[in-house]
Amino acid sequence: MDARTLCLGVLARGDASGYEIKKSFEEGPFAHIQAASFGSIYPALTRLSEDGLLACRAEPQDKRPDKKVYSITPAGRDALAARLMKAPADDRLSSDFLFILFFAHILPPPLLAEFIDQRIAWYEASLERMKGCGCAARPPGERFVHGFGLAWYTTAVRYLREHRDALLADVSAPANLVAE
Amino acid sequence: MDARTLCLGVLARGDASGYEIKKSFEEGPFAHIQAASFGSIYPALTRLSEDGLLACRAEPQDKRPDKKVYSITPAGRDALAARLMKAPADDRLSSDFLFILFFAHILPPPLLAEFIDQRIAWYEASLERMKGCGCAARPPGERFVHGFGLAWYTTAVRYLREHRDALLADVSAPANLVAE
DNA sequence: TCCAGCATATATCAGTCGAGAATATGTCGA
DNA sequence: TCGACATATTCTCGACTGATATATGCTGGA
Repeated sequence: MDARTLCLGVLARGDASGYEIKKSFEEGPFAHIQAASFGSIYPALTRLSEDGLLACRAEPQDKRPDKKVYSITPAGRDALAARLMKAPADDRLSSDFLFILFFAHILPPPLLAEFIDQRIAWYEASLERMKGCGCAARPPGERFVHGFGLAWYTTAVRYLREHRDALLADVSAPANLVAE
Repeated sequence: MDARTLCLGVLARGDASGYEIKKSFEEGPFAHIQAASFGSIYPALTRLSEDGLLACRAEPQDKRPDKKVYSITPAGRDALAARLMKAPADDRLSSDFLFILFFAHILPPPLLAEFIDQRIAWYEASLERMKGCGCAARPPGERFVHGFGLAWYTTAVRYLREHRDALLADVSAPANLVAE
């Protein structure tokens, strides 16, 4: 999904600055499904404003640079709706962690254990953060996506916990027998 | 994960051409965890060969351009192992589908139903493809990653099936009540 | 039978993206 | 007081994606 559509989507939920949009991809409701960096958000906001899809107002702040707050315009809502009706691309998990585990047999077992334990902790922390998001009072689509994320993280934690010890035992076994 | 490491990883499992490497990210054992396009694979192979991490031989073929088959060198294996020992970045799901569903209330319900049904079919097809991969005789790391993929796809299908009707009912409900 | 479309196979390129650093400034705890 | 962290925005540079170009063989449907 391109950065412009992503920004329109965030702003459809309420006004925000570039900084706040970035946060909504790091900790907010989109954290588990999409990502965007400053390098794509700021140019996108500039471009969307030029195209009349966003309005921008500068909010003066005490002893800080002005906060540029963006709002979606009616034309912006139309553009978002049009873009959302296009068939979505395939879902894709990008996991350096699993790529590394693929080659578990060439890694030192203690490092392997460390990587797995860190990842379990990371998935559990993500789960806790999501559980406290208070999205029960949000539209049905948001609740659906939130539930999907919960299901995904829960499955990941359970799988890692249940298979951790067996993997460590297998890679340490003499000769790493390939056929069983 | 950068394209060079990805190529080294694929070639650590056996010799392959650029085309075959691409396929292993589309249908092969890495399909559910990483992606790479021709535009990143070919430059990566050239660069890795220059650095002595790969060897390349041209296999003549009947009435086709020569097939350039790459093999990993001992230096390549060392470089791969070194790269795999670095702490992995966070796992990230990239899903245009879920981003669209987030805004379910502004989409026409029939389109919404179509998107969900297509995604269920896609996850089920991926699941079938993965089940027939014959990875039982592969190293423990590969089996672990394969099992993770299976668990993920299974959870996704179950979640979509179980919540599909409720979402469609909610978005069609009068006034899309926000508080319940 | 013929032809479109797909699979094999390699490669390039324009445009886009993203990680990280640079730049400011205020706050909060040690 | 001093460093670490949070807010807020911008820019650069290397990397990546998607599209396109170039060849050729095979296969299935009209």
